[in-house]
Amino acid sequence: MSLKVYNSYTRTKEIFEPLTPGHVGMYVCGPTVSGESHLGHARPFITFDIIYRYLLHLGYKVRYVRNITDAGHFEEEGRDAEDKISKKAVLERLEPMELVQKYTNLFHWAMKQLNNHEPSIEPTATGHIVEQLNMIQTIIDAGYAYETNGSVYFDVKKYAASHDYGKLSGRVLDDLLETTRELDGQEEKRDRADFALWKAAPPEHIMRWRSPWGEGFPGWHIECSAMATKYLGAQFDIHGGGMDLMFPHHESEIAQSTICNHHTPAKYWLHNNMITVGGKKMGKSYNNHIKLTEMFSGNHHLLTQPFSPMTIRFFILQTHYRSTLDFSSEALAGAEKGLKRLWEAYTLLQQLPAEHSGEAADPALDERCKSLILAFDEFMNDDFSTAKVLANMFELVPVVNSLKDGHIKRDAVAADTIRLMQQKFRIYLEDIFGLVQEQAADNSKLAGVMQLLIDIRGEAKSKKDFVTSDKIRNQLTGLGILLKDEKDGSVNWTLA
RNA sequence: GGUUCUGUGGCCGAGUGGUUAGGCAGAGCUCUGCAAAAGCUCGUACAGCGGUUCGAAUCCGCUCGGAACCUCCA
Repeated sequence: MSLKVYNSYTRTKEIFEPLTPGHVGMYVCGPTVSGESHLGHARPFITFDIIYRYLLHLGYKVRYVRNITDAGHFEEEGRDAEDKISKKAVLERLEPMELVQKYTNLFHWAMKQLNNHEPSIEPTATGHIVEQLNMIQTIIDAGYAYETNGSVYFDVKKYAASHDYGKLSGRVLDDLLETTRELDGQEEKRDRADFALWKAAPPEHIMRWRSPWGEGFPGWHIECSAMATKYLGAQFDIHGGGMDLMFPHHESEIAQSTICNHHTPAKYWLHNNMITVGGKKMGKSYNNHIKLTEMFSGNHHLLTQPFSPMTIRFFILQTHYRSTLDFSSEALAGAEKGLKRLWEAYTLLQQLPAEHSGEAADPALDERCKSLILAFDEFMNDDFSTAKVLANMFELVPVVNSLKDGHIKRDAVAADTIRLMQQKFRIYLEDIFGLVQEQAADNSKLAGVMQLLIDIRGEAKSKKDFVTSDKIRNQLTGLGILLKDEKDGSVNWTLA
């Protein structure tokens, strides 16, 4: 059973075979740190975190590179060349690098909240200006770029004569050349489809570097090509990012890297789909985005309550990464409850004794459990179908709960099967899906206080003093602590 | 306009041509001092119209709706 991934480049599912056996190089387009991350940004980083974790689980040695775009991009073709970062820096009266630092820190904080692993290397665009300049020079020397007024453009038409420009995104070059839109700065280009490798900086532009063509700043696409080449080589295994980056960003990356390195850069291109709101893509420019800090605090008009990082992570895992995922407060609330139920069953499962004699008293049930569990790997190997793994887990929840409370006899399922479930649930929920117990700040003092209250309530109940016992339970409920009277007479509590 | 994708029960969402997706919400029952939780049972959905097929949510065509990209965008 081997891993299959959907390769956007060939539009088919392919068996994953790394270029170097045992090793995987993966590049994922990271954030532009000119503002705060929103829910939409969480999707690719969680998606590729799961992919990273799964590759590690399969035993690969993975180098995961995710860049920080801190140089700011000019607005493509057309409008005034403007650097988003420097523009905002003026508004906020901050140094560009101060702004970049602020949002980089916030991004890292959010990633940690969401329990994403850190990438192996997190290179910044500003830290790789030299590499970008070298790459641009190589492209010029190869005859695929030209300089005009201090800016350098990639010659798409020339490239397309011998290469398949548009293959990744399904673009037809003739259509691109025929775009009728009126665009500023177009006159510097030989063709409309050409894209900038280097832009001359206007005087007011704060971020600027010296180059053989004058002072300026790098084009939109070159940083990823330069940094991917530097850290992963001329050819690497996986390039990931949001679907909205396929064109022109990834298409241009392919063209640049191909000219420099004589290879298409990545063997497999993986793209996650968008998060939508009422069917429309969530995005900064659509005015429908919810920042991650707002998600966590609940402080947004589209939210009826706060949602924890794990709820968001779980919500994203419940759908396939190549499908759109429609956001609503209601859908998130559903995910929150589902996660709670799953996690409680998982906790109970880990406490189930698996010591009885071995043979399953209910072979049909035992078999069902095993096949549900064994399908986990099959689903993940089929282009990372996290939603299906979760569905199977939910099918096992009633079994676990029933084993716990005696609806199903303990020996109905073989001890080996219990151990298999315990092991697989742990590996999948914690190692691969990266879910963690929230509010783990279960400190021992609170536990002691709770035990005291539970004892007092137990005494009241034994005297049929239900006024007192209900007062304790109701007031705790008001504080967000739920008491549960178990079948065996014990009392458990959970934080709501 | 071009390219691509998509339309599943109250909501979110899996779906490889024939067998239960799953979650949330809702209803009933069991358990319980009462709750909560849990367990059991239930809705019987696939935009519309044709076609292929013994059989289609799943393949094909058309119609209608939605989206993404074509501009910064995860």
